[in-house]
This record gives sequence, structure tokens and C-alpha cells, in this order.
Amino acid sequence: MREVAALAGVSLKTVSRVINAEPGVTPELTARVGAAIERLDYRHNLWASSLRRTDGKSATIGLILEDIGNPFSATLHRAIEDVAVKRGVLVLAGSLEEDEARERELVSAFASRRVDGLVMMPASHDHSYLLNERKAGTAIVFVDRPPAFLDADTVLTDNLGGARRGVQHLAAHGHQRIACLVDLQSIMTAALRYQGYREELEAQHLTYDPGLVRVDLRGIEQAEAATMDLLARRPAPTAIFAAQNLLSIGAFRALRRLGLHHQVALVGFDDILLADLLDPGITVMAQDPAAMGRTAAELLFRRLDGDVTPTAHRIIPTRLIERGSGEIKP
Amino acid sequence: MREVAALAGVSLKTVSRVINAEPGVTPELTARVGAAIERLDYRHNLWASSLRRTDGKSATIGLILEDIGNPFSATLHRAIEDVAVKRGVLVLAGSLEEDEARERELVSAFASRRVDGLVMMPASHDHSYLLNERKAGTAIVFVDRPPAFLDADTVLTDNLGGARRGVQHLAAHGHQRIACLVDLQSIMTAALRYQGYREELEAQHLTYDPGLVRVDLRGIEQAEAATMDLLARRPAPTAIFAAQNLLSIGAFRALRRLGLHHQVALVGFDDILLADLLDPGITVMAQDPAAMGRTAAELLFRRLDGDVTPTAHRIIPTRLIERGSGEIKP
DNA sequence: CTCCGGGATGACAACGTTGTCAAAGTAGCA
DNA sequence: TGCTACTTTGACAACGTTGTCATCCCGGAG
Repeated sequence: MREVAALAGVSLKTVSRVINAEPGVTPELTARVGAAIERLDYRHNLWASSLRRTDGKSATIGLILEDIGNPFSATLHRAIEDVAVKRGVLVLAGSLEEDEARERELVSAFASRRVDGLVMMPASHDHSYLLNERKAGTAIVFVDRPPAFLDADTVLTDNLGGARRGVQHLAAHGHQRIACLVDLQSIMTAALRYQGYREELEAQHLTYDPGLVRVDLRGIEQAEAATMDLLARRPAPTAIFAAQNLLSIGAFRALRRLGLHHQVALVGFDDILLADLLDPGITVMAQDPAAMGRTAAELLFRRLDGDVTPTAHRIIPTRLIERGSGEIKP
Repeated sequence: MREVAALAGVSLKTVSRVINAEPGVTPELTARVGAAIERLDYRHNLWASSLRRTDGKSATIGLILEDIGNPFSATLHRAIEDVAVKRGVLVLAGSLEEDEARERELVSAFASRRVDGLVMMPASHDHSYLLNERKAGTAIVFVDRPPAFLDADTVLTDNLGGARRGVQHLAAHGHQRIACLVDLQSIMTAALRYQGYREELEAQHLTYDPGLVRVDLRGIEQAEAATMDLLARRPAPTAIFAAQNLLSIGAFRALRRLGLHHQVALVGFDDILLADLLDPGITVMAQDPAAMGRTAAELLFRRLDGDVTPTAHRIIPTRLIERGSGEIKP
């Protein structure tokens, strides 16, 4: 910047004014400075700038996800980016893999980089440690999973309602023995879906049989094994509610392996790419990660713009997509 | 930091030393400073630090992808993150959507934030503008697509060889009339796959029929329509080589719609989640985005560590995965 | 002609940190 | 005791930028 000022024959401050498009600089000087910037290939240093500015904004936000690589997180990420680019804000992202320590590390790494805001899908179960960040002026929005011991803006899927709707769909098709596959119960969303399953059974006056439920399942293989196991019981379940993505796939695999994919009904929670091309297509309660990301980003930027209304809690509805597997009768 | 120094009763510099774990500080002082940091909930400001440091490193790299949200990019992103976390480096990412102007904007935004390195999957066709960035000390690695008018480290899929292998697989099963679906020809990878198709036809002494090729297809719908169209020709093709992800899905849809999914062979380029659960499973030439990301990140960090050997060009092999659709005989 | 107001420009300090160098303290040795 | 050598600590400038305030210049009013 010093060099630019020298080449243009003006002071440092004038260059700063031109760069920040501050009013009150002669068009002639603006042009001279612009030319010098061009010629020297000068790059503004945003960090030095934000260090000195009064608002201290870094035009950067942090994003903490379960796994950047999985389709749900990736779609969410993309939706947040789309909102952020409009404001010239860049996104730093990191994966947790259900590791609470990693969550703390990431928050700390983001704090060191002075991000303006944080969108997080937490792994831990106590977020009181974030109070300090917020006191330092960082806006925080939780997405997909709620905060604990902290009051903050939150964007969630309607896990309870969605699970109920899925089970209701099966019951409406005449099923009485509906099995259920659930992820780690320590994950709030999994617990809620399980709760929805139980609530809806009761609402439908169906008896709850613990033998038809498998919890703490991780990944396709475990779900496949659990499904094989469930279907070996007598009387066997006539329908399966798989409360997560990979669990649906595992269940489908098992059904195919047993040749039961046209006899036993299946409803999954969370949509799967290509599920419509399978035979039968998998009926799901679809989440809307793009809407979640968009909503979370909008809430975040509203806070950064100075909104101080009480914390907002947004519930994104799920949508039933009938593709065949959920409409099989017992 | 001033407050920490005051509370611990030491100078600024000593606090700095403790934070950076510089040798030669009494354990007692280290402890006192540590306690003060804890009590004041002090956060190190990485930007101010990197502003002052001689190496000027920001422990942050930039990642430019076609679309953060698509599975290929997301997997690549994740693999890069995995290498980066080991060094305490964070990743800033942005999507291009085939927009050349956006590519420049992102590079500029990253440059303003003084990233140490850049991994990019470019959309533009002239990267000479990056010379200035590199002169400024930013390491640059290209991934999935090669640079133009710039010599830089590159990590590519074996597009040519993979396409040839796929077509060869179809020919080996007795196919003579093999159709081909291709993405935008302006995309280097698409052009190479098309070239592989033609080269392998020639190697197999099969006649090249331009009527069996559809280029510049974008997305599932266009591929589906193109496939319907191709299959209406007489004589009809007995096999299809789909040179991209979504094109394979479109082709499969069309085959299903026409009830030809067990008569016409299909080989896709780039793997598809769940492709093994379809009927028939889709045979593909699988890319390895995780290996690409890992390799790119390793090259980048090697440069950052001072490696000045000539530019490296890594080719990541593809792998044929037989699932049924590619093994159908004419 | 003087004085005032307002717009354009620049000098300088400060943001939070680290590199440089000097000062102070300690131990060892003749 | 006096000297050197070394270790530990601190004062200060500097990184690249912007906020504050002072200065300068010009036109117009009295």
C-alpha cells in the first residue's frame, strides 16, 4: 500500500479511501490510485484491515458440521455459501465426526481467526463454553441439532413430527407390527425420531414391542444385520421404519437379500439420492437441508446486522415422498 | 494480551513467548501466564500474529470447487480437510458453478485473506493471472482439471484411460454399436473422456458413428431425452457409455422407461451412490475423489514446506466396478 | 481585503502481535 | 574479586491497515 501511495504520488490514507470507496476523493486521484494498484498488482490485506477497523468484522464465518463429505452436510454447506456470497462473506468449514473434543478445537481455531459468526451442528452436549465467544461478539446459530445449556438461535428438522408421519403412513396401510431402526441414542435427532415412533404407535393404538426396536446402530452394515435379525423373529414385523439415511439403505439391502423387498414395507427418514430408481423405490420422510442452511445463514446474518430480538427457533418441515416401499400392504 | 501480561505481572513479550511455546521461559512464569490466559478467557489473534510474523503464514488454505454440494467435490473437500487438520490448518471453500468470473472473484477473496495455499478445480481456461499470486508466495495445486497457460502441480483422474477401459469392457462383451453421452465439451475432463471413447473404438476396429454420440449434455433430464432419442434409431445401439455421473443416471432412467434395462448395456464414468442396489447394478469406471484430495493436499503442503522441485503431475487411476449393466450381451 | 465554511488531503497513532536487541541476573572460573 | 558466558526477561519498533484530527485550498459573503 505504501508503494501504491508512492507511485500514485498520494498519501497512504488516500489509497485507503479509494480502496474502501469512501466519498470525497477527486475522480482524478481515484483514477491515479486505481492505475497504481493495477500496475503493482496490489492486494488489500483484509486481516490488517479488520484489525484496525472499529467493527472488526472479518467477512468470514465458521461452519462446523458432522462430516463435510456427507451429502446432507454438503448440501447444507452449499446453501449457507449461497447466502454468504451475496454479502462477500467466505465460509470456513470443519468436520466433527461426533468428536466432542474436536468441536472445542474447531471453535477455538475459528475464534483465533476472528470469524464473525458460527453455524454449528454440534456433537457435544454442553455448550455453555460458547458463552465467552458470544460475549466476544460472535453470532452463533445451531443447525440440525439443538444447543444444550445455552440459549441460541436454532434451525431444526421436524424430527418428532416427521417420524410420526412416517409411522402413521405405515399404520394407514394396515401394518401392526412395525419395526424400528435407530442411530446412536445420544444424538438428539435420533432420540426424537425414536420418540416419534413410540408416540405414533400409541396414537394408533398399536402395542409397543421392544423386541422390534434396534438402537445405537451405526452405518449400513449394522443396519443390515439388525434387519436380518428382526425379520427372523416370529411373528415377523410386516414393516420397518428406518430412522436414518444409512439405516434405510442397510434395511433395503437386507430385504433384497431375503427376497422380501416386495413383501415387507419400508419407510426411511431422510432422503437418499437415487431412491426413486430402486425397485421398489424407497418411501421416505425427506428433510430439506438446503432450506435449513438458508434459514440458518439468514438468521446468522440478521444477528450480524444487529438484530437483538429473542432467540429464534425454526422448525423445517419434512415431506413424505411415496415411492412404493412404504405402500406395501401386510 | 496486554491484560494477560498485566494480570500475570510480566511483559507482553513473555506472554507471546508462552503462547508460541518458545523455549527459555521459567516454568513458574509459564504457569502464571497460563492461569491468566485461562482467567481472562484470552483468545490469540491469529491474523495479528501472521501479520507480524516473518513467514506470514495464516494456517489457512483456500479450496475452489465446482460445487461444494455435489458428492464428488464434497468427498474431495473432506479428504483435503483430513490432511489439513493434522497441521492445524483450516480450509476456506467456495463454489464456481462453471463461472469464470466467479473463479477470479474467489481467488481475489482468498488472496485478500492471505491464504497460504490454493487447491482449485478451475472453470476458466486461462490461469496466467495466477502468476501474481504465486509470486506472492501462494502455493497452488490444480485438481480434477488441468491449468492452462500456467505450469502448476496437478492431480487428475485418468480420464482418457478410464474411458478407454470402459468402452473396451463393452466391446469385450460383443458390442459393436456403442453410443456415447458427453457433458459440455468445453470441460476438459469431458473432452478427454470423449477422446478416449473414440480412441478405443479405433483400437477395437469398430466404426465411429457420429449419430451415436450426444455431446454438451447437462444433467439428468437432458441425458434421459438424449438416450430415448438414441434408442429410437435403427439400427439401435446395443450399449451406452455415459461419460459422467448424472448422464449415467439419465441413461438408466430412459432404459427403465423403455423396459430395456436388461437388454441394453450401460457403463458409466464416475461412481454413483447406491448404484449397486439398482436392478441391474450400474457398472462404472469409478474415480477416487478421496485419493485426489489427499494427493492434492500433500502436494500443496510439500510446497509450503519449501519443496522447489519441478511441478508434479499426478494421475489417479480409475477402477472398473462390474455390477451387471455393463456385462449385458447384445 | 479579510474572514468563514466546506471539501480534499495528509500526518500520526493505534489495532494485536512478534522480531530484535539490550539489560539484568546467575553461575563458573581464574 | 573480577571477568566471561550464558540464560531469562523486557522495551521498542514494525507488520498493513484505518480512525482522528489537523492542514490546506478555494469560493463566497461581509
